[in-house]
Amino acid sequence: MLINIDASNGLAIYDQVVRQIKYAVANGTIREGELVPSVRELARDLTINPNTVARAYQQLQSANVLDSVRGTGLIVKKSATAKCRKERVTLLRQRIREVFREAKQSRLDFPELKSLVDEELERVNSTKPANGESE
Amino acid sequence: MLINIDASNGLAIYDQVVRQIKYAVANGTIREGELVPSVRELARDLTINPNTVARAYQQLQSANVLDSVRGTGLIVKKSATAKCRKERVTLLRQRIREVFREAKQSRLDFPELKSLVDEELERVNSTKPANGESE
Amino acid sequence: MLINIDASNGLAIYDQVVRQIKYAVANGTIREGELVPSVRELARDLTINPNTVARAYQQLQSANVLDSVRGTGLIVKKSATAKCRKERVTLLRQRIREVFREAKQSRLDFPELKSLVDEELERVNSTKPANGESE
Amino acid sequence: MLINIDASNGLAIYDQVVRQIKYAVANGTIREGELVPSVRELARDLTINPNTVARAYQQLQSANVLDSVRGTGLIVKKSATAKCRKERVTLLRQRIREVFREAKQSRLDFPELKSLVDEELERVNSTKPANGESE
DNA sequence: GTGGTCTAGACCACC
DNA sequence: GTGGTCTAGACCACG
Repeated sequence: MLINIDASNGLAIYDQVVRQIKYAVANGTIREGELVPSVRELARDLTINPNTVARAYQQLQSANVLDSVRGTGLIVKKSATAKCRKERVTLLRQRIREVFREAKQSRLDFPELKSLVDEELERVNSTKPANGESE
Repeated sequence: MLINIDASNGLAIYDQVVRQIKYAVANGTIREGELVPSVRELARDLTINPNTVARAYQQLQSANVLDSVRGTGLIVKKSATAKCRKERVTLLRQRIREVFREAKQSRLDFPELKSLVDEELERVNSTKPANGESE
Repeated sequence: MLINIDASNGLAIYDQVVRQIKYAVANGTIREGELVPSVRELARDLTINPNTVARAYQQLQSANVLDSVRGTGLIVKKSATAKCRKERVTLLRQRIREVFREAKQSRLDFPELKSLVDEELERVNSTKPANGESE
Repeated sequence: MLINIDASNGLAIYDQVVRQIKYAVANGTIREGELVPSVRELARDLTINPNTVARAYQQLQSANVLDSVRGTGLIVKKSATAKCRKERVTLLRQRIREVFREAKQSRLDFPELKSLVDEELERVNSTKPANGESE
């Protein structure tokens, strides 16, 4: 499955769907012109309400990622891949910058921040390969 | 005052106040035994609702950072500095971990993530105002 | 063929087909007794779903514009030209009235509306290709 | 009341709300910085479901017309008035152009179109409410 | 089958 | 009180 919902992380479900679809488009898991799963199908798979999926899909339409084809479904728009790829980097950069700003404001000294970051970077790197898609 | 509220970043205002007070205690900007600004004063300075400040202060009291002194106001508890200093690292680590989790989920490859992080780390280091030993 | 489908303007495709067939009958592009293109052919030409064409043709039959001839196809009924010509004005008047109602509701002042209309009227007049006698 | 809902005109209710709020902002009926009616209040007044109003308001937020102030309500953003005013003209122009394109395609001859338009323009002008445009 | 809209009712965080 | 989210269930138009 392309999407994992974490109901308890504070992020709205529809927003998790939006982001993960964008990520899937960014890294080519879903290609331009392809149909995304239907509202009802995705809702069933994630065991969430169809309205929630519909809401996510609507946001993706107004973000120019998806396009609705009447009676057929929703397809990934041309040029969405590049768009999502850029956006992914921008988004992450923003969030990283935000956290670093907060660290700076807390006056954590730079070496300590750096070691903290490196530690966590190492951590995420080591767990990364494990989480392939073997299912 | 050392608090910056960003009303538009999705984080609860009271939570931003809580975190930033903790940081201020951690780095000695507010010392143990000192009075924090009154609810009304802080609310006026930040142009936020006094109830929001009150709520933040309540949380800080139940977190053993502040103590109410009858007829006087709220002071920073003894031992709060050490406590907050420890917590500061924990809080920042959490936020860093969150961001990295998101990066991993987006399948950005590790080298790209690393360069992104290093870039921003460099950036925050160079713009740091009063740097060096923060304590 | 004289039909242009705009899949992205919110109007139902079958309805665009219906209206444009009526217009074609009204201005004599298709004459009484003539065969209209087959469902499959029109669907192929417009690259839309055959069901959609079929639906449009059904509506045109119940509107007494088309008549089915067994084993042959659909032909324009006798008296359909006059009928469609009348209806053409009615249909256009309706749409014009709708737009003006919207303008009024938006409280655009009348002079501004008038100049907008005149401007666009000028525009359509100058770009009109084969004008004059519509038959 | 600033908004009239016509349940039977084919347009989605939330969309009617969106447009009419934009119009109200465009002509200064609601000023920048002012609160719009609360979701529940407007829903009660229009006797529609609060979710429908909420949906309209969300669209207005992503269109940079409204801004949410936590626990307070939704206010009209700075610069929204100019934005809405421009958009109003653009929108109407588009719709007028569309109708004229359709008239042209139907091969209605220009004089007939012009008289149709003038007739309806006269009509809308004479029924224009209170403040008219006798100026 | 598809998406789009609407209602109803519920819970949450925040002011 | 405010907006924000989610569920559930319904109806529509379209292919």
